[in-house]
Amino acid sequence: MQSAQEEDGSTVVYDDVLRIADPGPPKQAHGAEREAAAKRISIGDVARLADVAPITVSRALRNPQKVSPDKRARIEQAVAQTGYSINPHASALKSGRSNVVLAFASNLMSEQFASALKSCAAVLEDAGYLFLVGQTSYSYERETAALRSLHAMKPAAVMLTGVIELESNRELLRGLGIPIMETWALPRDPIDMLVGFSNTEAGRLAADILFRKGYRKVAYVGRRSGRGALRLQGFREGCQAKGITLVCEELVDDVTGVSDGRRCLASVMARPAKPDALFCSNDVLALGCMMEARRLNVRVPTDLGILGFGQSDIAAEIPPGLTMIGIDSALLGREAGAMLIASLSGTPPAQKLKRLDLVVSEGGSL
Amino acid sequence: MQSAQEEDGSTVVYDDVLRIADPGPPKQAHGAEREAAAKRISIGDVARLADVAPITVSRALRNPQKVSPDKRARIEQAVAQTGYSINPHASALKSGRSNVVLAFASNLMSEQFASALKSCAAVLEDAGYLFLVGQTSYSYERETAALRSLHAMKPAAVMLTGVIELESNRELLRGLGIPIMETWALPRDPIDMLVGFSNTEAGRLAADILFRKGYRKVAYVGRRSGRGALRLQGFREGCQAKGITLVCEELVDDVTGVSDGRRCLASVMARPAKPDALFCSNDVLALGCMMEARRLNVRVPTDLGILGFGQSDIAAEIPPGLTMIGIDSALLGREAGAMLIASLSGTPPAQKLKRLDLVVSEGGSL
DNA sequence: TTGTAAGCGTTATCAG
DNA sequence: CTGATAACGCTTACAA
Repeated sequence: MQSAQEEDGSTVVYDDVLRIADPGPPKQAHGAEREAAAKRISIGDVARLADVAPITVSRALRNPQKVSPDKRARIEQAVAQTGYSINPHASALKSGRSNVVLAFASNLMSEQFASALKSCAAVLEDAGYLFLVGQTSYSYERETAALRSLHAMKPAAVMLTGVIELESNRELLRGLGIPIMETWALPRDPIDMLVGFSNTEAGRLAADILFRKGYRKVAYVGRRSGRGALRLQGFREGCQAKGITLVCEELVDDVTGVSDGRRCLASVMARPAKPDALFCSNDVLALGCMMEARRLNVRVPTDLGILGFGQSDIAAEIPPGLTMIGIDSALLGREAGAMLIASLSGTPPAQKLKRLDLVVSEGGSL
Repeated sequence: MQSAQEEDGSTVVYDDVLRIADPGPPKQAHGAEREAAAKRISIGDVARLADVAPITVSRALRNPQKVSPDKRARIEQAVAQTGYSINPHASALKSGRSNVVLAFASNLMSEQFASALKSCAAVLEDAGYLFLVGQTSYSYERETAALRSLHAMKPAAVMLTGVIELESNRELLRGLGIPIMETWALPRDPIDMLVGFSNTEAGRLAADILFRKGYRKVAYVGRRSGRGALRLQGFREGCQAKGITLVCEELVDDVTGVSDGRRCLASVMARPAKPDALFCSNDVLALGCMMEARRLNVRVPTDLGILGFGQSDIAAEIPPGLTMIGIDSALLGREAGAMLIASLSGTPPAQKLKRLDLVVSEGGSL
């Protein structure tokens, strides 16, 4: 850490950042200095150094057992010496393949999506793929733009956080001729592969749980569109089936934070017909509802039961602990990764569709 | 929504997913059908259709004003008709450039990182770049692997969530000859550009705030390494400067959830010398501490003041509301994006270093 | 097992 | 403003 008195009298403070002077990759050849750094090393350079043909280097790198041990050793040494790495553009241009798996998420700020992407990345990276994530921001426009660039990029495979709704984009993805993974829902006709669960089922299950706990006048809080709409649909069906009254549906366009949930509960409780329980199809909203309930002196679960959807460990730990329906998002990511790898290896998975079970985590909010 | 009775008696339930049958991009030519879908359209095909040379198509796409209006119109029509999009691999191979900006985050599950990446992405995508995110998972090994693939990929620029510590990786990035953005700290010698803040300063400020509030026996809770270590260092300095006793340092290797924070507080309170206040250098840990305090019947702030670091809106809203030191991570992302764009446009920004102010958000926890 | 030749689709260069 | 030509670095196809 260091402070420096500037000429103008202001004090600029710098962090001392940890620096690790490791040996690193062997230096480029000898006195080449800056020259060498500027010039890219190509497969030809490595080949020359190892005294073999470029194609042999290519083979040694991609299929070591197809090259004799001595040449392989020479090549490996030359690679290490030069710090050579394959040019993926040239490689992709010629072969029409790449080792990049592209993922698209509607929203990186969702804990659940991030968790699924993380575990999926781990699986694919272990198999030698580069896993990169783009955002679509819950916008069809952005989604289309993202998928178009993808179309040109020819990744090895595509992982989607969600399912594609625009028919034109589905067509676009289908046309790529590469493995496509959709997730988080259960459409009858996925583009290619799917690891998902039924959102309507989740809604029905919610009604079921509330009924069994004795609630008869319930409210719904959630997103208006997408999976929120599916959960609501299932919830309506479930309420009807059980003879529960759905006293109100509080819908939002977008969830930006717990304050959205606060607003929802405030609005619900301001109505004449108050519910005895709430199903929040989103854990951030549920958290906001729990906080607002406390502020309004609405006791949970005595005055109002709250059931959430998701896996938020925070919601689970905040007294009285949110009861949630959800899925194991890390499992979703792992399963999706495994299916993608199978598909990429040329041995398509036996099942192109994997349905995840809903899990209920009991808290004290019901 | 649909249920189907399977032969084995199990019931499979499918979501009906919203499907939008939009017009989409104009269909490929005429009867070409599947053939056309399989064969990629290249710049030559478009050129033939527009009756110009391929290079003219290239120009029309990259620099429309350099092509006469009539030819440009013909080309645009041909592009629309064929649904042509440039092959980025061929383009990158030839030109050594690409429109991909690669970001690397140590952890996608951090709300703050996600927020910064989101706003940075928005800025760069508006400028026509494709913003993709990879993960390094707080591991030097993964970081090195990620950066190596990056080296080969020749992105237009690199955005890093954090600063690079390994000297060999710094060297690697420097050698790329493209704009590099580091963030979240304030090293004296960034690789290229930097939008950050002083973590040691944050630690000193924490000591300052606790002192002013009257606390004299404090504890530290945070990550052992990286920025956590810097904040601790500053905190130690600040405590010494103010004459505050730092009764204990509770360090963790990794933060996976609020339960880590619970454990920390439990451990702190089990010691003989109890603190009257806590500085948590991470908001998830702070949240865990607040929850555990309640469980232990430690009143906040009466028995124990808690000061956090971050921006968590949840922590701010949970009674009594966490007081936090932090930065505006969306601003960080925007500033980084703007500097990258300036640099990419060939007009390097006047300032290659932008220091963000620390902001204190007052809650009731002190 | 190894090598030769050719070309993937684009753009830099230079000429018209 | 437009075009011919060559080349980017790699891998497929084929030959030895």
